[in-house]
Amino acid sequence: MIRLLADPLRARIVELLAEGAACTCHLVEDTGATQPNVSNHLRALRQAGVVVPEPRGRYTFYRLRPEVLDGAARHLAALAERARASGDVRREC
Amino acid sequence: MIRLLADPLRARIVELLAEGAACTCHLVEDTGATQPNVSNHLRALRQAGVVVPEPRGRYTFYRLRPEVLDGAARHLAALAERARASGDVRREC
DNA sequence: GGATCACATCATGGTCGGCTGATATCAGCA
DNA sequence: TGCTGATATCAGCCGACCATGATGTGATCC
Repeated sequence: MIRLLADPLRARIVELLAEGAACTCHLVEDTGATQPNVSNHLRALRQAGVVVPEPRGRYTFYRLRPEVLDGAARHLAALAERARASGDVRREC
Repeated sequence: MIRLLADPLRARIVELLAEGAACTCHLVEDTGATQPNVSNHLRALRQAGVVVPEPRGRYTFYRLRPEVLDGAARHLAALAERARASGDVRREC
């Protein structure tokens, strides 16, 4: 999941989808990237379960799955929590 | 920040540091990676402000900065929140 | 049914980034 | 001061991944 957000274009797509479902043409227009490029990234996000496609006629709308984002967010928060808890621990050599 | 966690070895290093400060030799031993490799990743994390070095004699201990992790976690949580809020929005073509 | 549009897929090329080996630096110790 | 060990830095290689162009597929409209 985090690896997917590492790519700038993919991160941009996720941000756009956070404002609501959108079809590929929207994302192509908003990002300025080429259509196959966007489509490839959407495939990666789809295979990872980050987005779900909703075919509507000849348009395909994509919707973000908040649970996945929440999972990643909780993971990072847990890491921060553990780091705080072990604030003054220092392993010996 | 998220881009840094995209690398498996760097993610492992961050996880290890979440359990407490450790010197480079610890990280080298625990990850099984070579010393220059670990050192390079530590530099990247240091330049991004994710970790802070604490020189102790000839050892250099590294400590995680939880605020940075929390910032990333909050960013993802906010994204998930926005996605939930705009649950049934669908942009028109 | 043919044309067109939205989208997906594939193959290719170019580039960025991680890994390695060698070397430099610095602290502690005999 | 000379040596050893811990760490940092650098140059180069190589693999993975993103972007592009061409093409395929399915749906809509005439």
